Amino acid sequence: MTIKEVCEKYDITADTLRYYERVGVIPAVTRTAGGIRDYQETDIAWVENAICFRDAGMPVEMLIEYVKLFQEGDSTIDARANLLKEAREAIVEARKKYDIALEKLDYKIGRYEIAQKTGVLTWDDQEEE
Amino acid sequence: MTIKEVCEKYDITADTLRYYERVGVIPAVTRTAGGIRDYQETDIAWVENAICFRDAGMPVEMLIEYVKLFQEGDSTIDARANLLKEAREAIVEARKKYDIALEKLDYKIGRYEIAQKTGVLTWDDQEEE
DNA sequence: TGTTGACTTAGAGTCAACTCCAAGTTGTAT
DNA sequence: ATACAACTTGGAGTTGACTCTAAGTCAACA
Repeated sequence: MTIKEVCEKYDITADTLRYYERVGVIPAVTRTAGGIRDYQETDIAWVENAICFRDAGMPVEMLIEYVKLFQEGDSTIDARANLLKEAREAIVEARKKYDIALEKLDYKIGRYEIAQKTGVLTWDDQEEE
Repeated sequence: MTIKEVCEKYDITADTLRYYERVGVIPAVTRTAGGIRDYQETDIAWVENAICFRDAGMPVEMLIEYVKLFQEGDSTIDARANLLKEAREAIVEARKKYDIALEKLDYKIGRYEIAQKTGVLTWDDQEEE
């Protein structure tokens, strides 16, 4: 699979794919004899994981560390498991904050909808607006 | 409430609080006669909302727009409601990605835990590792 | 075989969101 | 009254994550 096909498949730029490889967010991608990237199943799986974890706010630095440990072999299994658990906790925490914001937003949106129907904005005493 | 107290209450730096005010993420804060910030209930409510929405990934730009509309008065109620609905959708979408990442992480962590018990890392055919 | 378009690299540039700095002011404790 | 910490401002600097540029190489087609 060419870099262009991978871009289209995951809606990501070629620059980002090359950047991920360059800094080590994914391991070195398979190349043709001419040196052009030719993504194999394995390469694509790494790309998919990278995008998935980045979308969940996992820092590039952490993904690099994971790939580094992975390449060091089985002796790093504990370290990798710990890293993933740490990442998991961060995501769970972030998700909680998303939920709190959603509650707040829903409350405010509800208020605005009442205002739009009645023409009057009413706020209770715990609101700034 | 002094800036320091607000910092401690919300675990945020004074620089960030001043930055939020400067760019308009929150409206101008109440000052003492000497010009020192003295956060009132209303100011604190704005700070709390700003932190909450930023924590959910809402861009600073969007918060600035909301404050701007708010200050323009009741004629912007529709615009504000639309802005909040847009923000809501973005957060819902981001949350979905967090859930997908969590599933993937749980699967991987599970594999590592088996590996730690048995000493053997086993991956199925859909895994890169 | 030439040309056109997609690919390559190293390195510089951009953007959002802070974060720090310098120089000056305020307010509290001796 | 005098330190001295904590505050103020405007503006510069940093960080993380891309994103772009220049100069060159590869590959498919006329």
